[in-house]
Amino acid sequence: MKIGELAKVTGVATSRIRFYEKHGLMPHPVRQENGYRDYPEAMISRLHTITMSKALGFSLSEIKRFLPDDPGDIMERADVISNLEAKLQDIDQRIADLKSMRKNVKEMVVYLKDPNSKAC
Amino acid sequence: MKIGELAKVTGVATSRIRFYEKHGLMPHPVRQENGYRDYPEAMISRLHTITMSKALGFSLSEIKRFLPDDPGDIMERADVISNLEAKLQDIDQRIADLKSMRKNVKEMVVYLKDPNSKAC
DNA sequence: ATAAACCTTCAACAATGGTTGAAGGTCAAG
DNA sequence: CTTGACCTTCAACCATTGTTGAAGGTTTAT
Repeated sequence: MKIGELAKVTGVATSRIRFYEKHGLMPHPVRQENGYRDYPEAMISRLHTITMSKALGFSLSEIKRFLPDDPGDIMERADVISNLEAKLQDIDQRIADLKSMRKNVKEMVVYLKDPNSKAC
Repeated sequence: MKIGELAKVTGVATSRIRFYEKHGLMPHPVRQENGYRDYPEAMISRLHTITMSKALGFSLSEIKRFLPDDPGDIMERADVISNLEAKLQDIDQRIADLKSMRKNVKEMVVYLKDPNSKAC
C-alpha cells in the first residue's frame, strides 16, 4: 500500500502521515524498490487509533506513550489501562476546571445585568 | 509607573507585558521623555483582568475581543454581556465534549479489564 | 566616573501540530 | 514521448503564547 492509498482510506493527509512517522507515532515502513513507502493493512487501524485518540483529547506525545513502538508488539494491558485511567482523572480535572470557570463567568453576567452595578 | 514596577506588582514578566501590548491586549502606554513606557495605576487591574481571564480559559484573542481597546472607554454593557454569554455556551460545549470523551475512555477501560477481550 | 540595574528594539528560539512549496524521481496512459 | 499523477526529501511557513539574547541607551547609587 502506498502512502496515497493509505491517506485515501484513512482520510489522513499524506503530509500528516509523514509527520507522524517523523515524530515516532507511525513506524518507518519498508520501502518498495523505487523508494516509495509500502504499508501493510495494519497501518490503517493504527492510523485510526491515532485519530480516535486525538479525538479523545490525547496529545500526540501521550498517544506515542501508549502506542507500542513496534506495531507487532502488544503492550502490557495493565500499562494501557493505567494510562487510560490517568487520562480519566485528567479529564475529570478539566471538567471541574471548566465548571468553576462557568460559575465565574455566570456570576459576572449576573453582576453586569444588575442595573445597579457599575459596568466593567 | 515603569514597566518593571508594573511587572513586579502584577507578577507578569516585562516580556509578557510588551508581548500583550504588541498583540493589542494592552494599550500603547504614553512614553516618558527617555522613551520608557509610563503606566497609570489602571493598568494593574487591566493586567489582572487578562491574567484572570486566561485562568478562566479564554485565549488571548478572546480576551482581546471583550476588553475595551481604549481602557478609558467603557464598553457597551450589552456587548460585554453578549460576549460572556457566548462564552458560556462555549464552555458548555467544551464540558459536553469532555464528558463524551470521558465516556469513551471509560468504555475502553471497561473493555480492557474484561479478561475475554483481546488487548489493543 | 563607573557599575549595576533598568529601559529600548528587534530577531531568534521553544513546543505543538501540522501545511505548503521547491526540486526532483517514477509510473501509467495516450 | 510526453503529460499527469504519483512519490521522495528538505526547508520554510502558519498560529499560539510566550522567553531569551544581542546591541545599545538611561538612571541611580556609590
